[in-house]
Amino acid sequence: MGNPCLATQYHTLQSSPVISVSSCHQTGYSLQNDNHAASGYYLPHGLRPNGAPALESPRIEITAYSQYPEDEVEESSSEDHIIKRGVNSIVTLTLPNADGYRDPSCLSPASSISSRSCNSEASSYESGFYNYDNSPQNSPWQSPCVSPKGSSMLLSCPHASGPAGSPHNSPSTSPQIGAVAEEGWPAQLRGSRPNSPSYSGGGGGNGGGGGMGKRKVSLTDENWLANTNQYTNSAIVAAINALTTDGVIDMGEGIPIKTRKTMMDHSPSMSLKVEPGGEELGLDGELCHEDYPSRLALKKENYCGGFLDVPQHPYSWSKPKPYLSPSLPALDWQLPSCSGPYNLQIEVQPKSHHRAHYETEGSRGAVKALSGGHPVVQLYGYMESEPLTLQLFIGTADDRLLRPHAFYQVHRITGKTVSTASHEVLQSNTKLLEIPLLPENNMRAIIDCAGILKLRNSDIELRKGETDIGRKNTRVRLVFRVHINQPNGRTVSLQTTSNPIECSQRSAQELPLVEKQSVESYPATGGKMMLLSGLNFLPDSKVMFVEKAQDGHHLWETEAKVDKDSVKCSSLVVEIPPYRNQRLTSPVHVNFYVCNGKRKRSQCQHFTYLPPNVPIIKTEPSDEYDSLGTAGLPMRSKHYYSQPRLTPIMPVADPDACLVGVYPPCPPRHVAIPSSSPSSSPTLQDLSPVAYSKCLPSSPTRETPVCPNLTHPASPDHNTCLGMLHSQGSPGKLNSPGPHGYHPIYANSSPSSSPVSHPSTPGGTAESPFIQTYSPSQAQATASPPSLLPEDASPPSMAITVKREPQDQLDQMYLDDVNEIIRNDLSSISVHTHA
DNA sequence: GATCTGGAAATACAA
DNA sequence: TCTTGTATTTCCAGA
Repeated sequence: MGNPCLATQYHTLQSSPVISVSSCHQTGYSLQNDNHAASGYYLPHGLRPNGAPALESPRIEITAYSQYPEDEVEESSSEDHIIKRGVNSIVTLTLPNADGYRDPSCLSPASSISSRSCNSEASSYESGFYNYDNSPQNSPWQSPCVSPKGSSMLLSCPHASGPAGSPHNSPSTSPQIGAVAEEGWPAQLRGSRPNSPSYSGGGGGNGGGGGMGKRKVSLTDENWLANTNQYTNSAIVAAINALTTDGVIDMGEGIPIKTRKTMMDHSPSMSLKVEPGGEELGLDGELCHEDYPSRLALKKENYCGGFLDVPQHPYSWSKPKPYLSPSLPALDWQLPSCSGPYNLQIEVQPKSHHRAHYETEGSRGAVKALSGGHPVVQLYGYMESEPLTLQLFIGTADDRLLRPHAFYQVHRITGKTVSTASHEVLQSNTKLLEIPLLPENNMRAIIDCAGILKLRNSDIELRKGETDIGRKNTRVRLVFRVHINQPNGRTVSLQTTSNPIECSQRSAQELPLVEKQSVESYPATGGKMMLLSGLNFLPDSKVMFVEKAQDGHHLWETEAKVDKDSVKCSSLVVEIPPYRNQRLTSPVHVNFYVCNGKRKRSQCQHFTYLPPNVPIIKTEPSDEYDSLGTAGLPMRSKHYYSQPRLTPIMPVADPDACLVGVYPPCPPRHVAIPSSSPSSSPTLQDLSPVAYSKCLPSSPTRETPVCPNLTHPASPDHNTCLGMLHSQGSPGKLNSPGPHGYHPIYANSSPSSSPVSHPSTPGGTAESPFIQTYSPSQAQATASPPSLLPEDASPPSMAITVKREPQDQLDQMYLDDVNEIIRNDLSSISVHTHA
């Protein structure tokens, strides 16, 4: 089994074999008048709408047996942009040849063995563009498990529905209808509970039966889900299972018996749960999706092992067109929240606590906002009329780079109280909730449909390759993504993350949480007052500063003085204690935490003691937090995972070396920015201190298109602009600094990074991971492109070597480098001055 | 009747 | 290896 590391996988994506599956035509959104999208959707690789060079990859073509009547085919085939699919249309499917987005050392829950069951299979093929990390071993064709639901997609003809499709097709249709109605997934997905075999995918549904009756072989729905899961089809999986080395298979003959069986009698066994106006989409991955719990594997396998039920999806509410690019960035890629005119913002942050529910429990509802409402996300700068899809998944909140959380999954909430439409899909074994972002709603979405499911630690930890530990790893973040197709064929991917959310029952009420700190670093002499903002601070809360050696043992620990009088539940003022060694020659990275008692500690926050004579690295004032500052203490978000915004005082050796953003820096928000997002994502996801040093102009205020010159360590898609811009060819120039001047990076969240999560280990703050990936010193060594880089990788300037080193060591390296640069800079200034 | 919640007992783990 | 304290899971019951 190869290294499933995302990097690798992604990297190999371009050279991965492509399976062309001839299947029934898929109208997908074509009916909705989006040729562009459609084409993109159907031309994952070799075929680019814009004629961009297709990836040169070996292909395996599968001629699928058409399930659709010719007439239907014609209807759907009207889409020129789509590869003509007659009875035997061809769809190219990229076969990811890499494993899960996490390598063995960074497996996600899904990467476990169990995840390789039907679920993962299904998920892997949910869509060619959704799953890149499917390694051969994960290949559906290696597994008998096939998602019944999925099967429909491939074999079925999507929406060849009536002319113009159903009214629901209209993107403008209120998603809410679907929202409330649709429930297919949730019901099954919920809690990853064993799905009943009897659950058939969209058989019922409003569409399935009557309205959509025209579709004899229903199967897919071009509905939203269908689109997003185009390749999720079990059918495809089945086809692949039957795949021969010949490459071309007549689906009629080649389709696994199971598949054909499915087509023949899918209805009987399908007791599709029909919901009002519901969309029974999602079913396809669902049945097999959830294999998190290994204990369920058996059941699922049994189920999956059966013939494929082909759900007859009813037509569903119109959904925004899903992102159609075949090369979406992996979930553990760090993406910017803003690029060019676009800015993805979390307008209303979720509450810091949300008790996740177990599979054995009922839902505990949707994540709520502090105000009592729900989180709100909005995309600014998007002026097109095309709806977009907002993706949401549960990410980590530890001190490492953001990545899908192994122990938590987003859970779709439905019900009368839910006003936002959504559906679940799997990407890289991580469940994503897709929510429409509609122009009519000002590209704003109220996230009232997202709950959080807790997977049992044992189920995840026992999985082969899983290295994360679940114990005390109970904090998560909501991660939102949106992919915007550009006229030039590229795609801009934005991502924003919420504040951390504590998901455990107990700690939610007892553990202190530090969200912000007013001081990042200070001379070893200490004495300065630092304001901490967060939750659950008590009058008797203690603030402990600790320094640990690389091996983890304590080198120093001291209790800081807390101003008892000023302690509030949400804020606390503490005096920075003097460091043990006043003769520092280089910055020392320490941590501190708030303690409400034994075992009731906040996660560690980072703090840096500076040598007496070294200028303090100025912490860029956070406009967002200034208002929070009290007593003249400017606050800045400093979650253990956040990235300190260092004023880029480091010289930029070669700004040009950095990819230049396609867009100028994010313009100031042209829309009023809700003040309710004190720690809106941008701040939280600035994970690239080095990016600054390498790409940022020397002036923090300079709005020069800068792009994260960080290429995904092993990104195969260098030329897709490191994940943010999925260009079909040219190396993209990337993005711009965020509103605050910092730059997001597209660094791999290091699937191979520390294998074990350190929820409570301060370890490397946000910067750590970054440094780990691109430390200044390493950047210099970039001269020699890492072997991980694709051959067709971008220009030398982009070839940034990614060398992984011990976290602490890197932290220090980074600090040392910064320090040195500062010194040099100062001496230089000094010289000039005197001169 | 299905959900959502808050509590807490039963277990599993770790120090 | 036993004890004790925590953390995790599973159950219950009320709204």
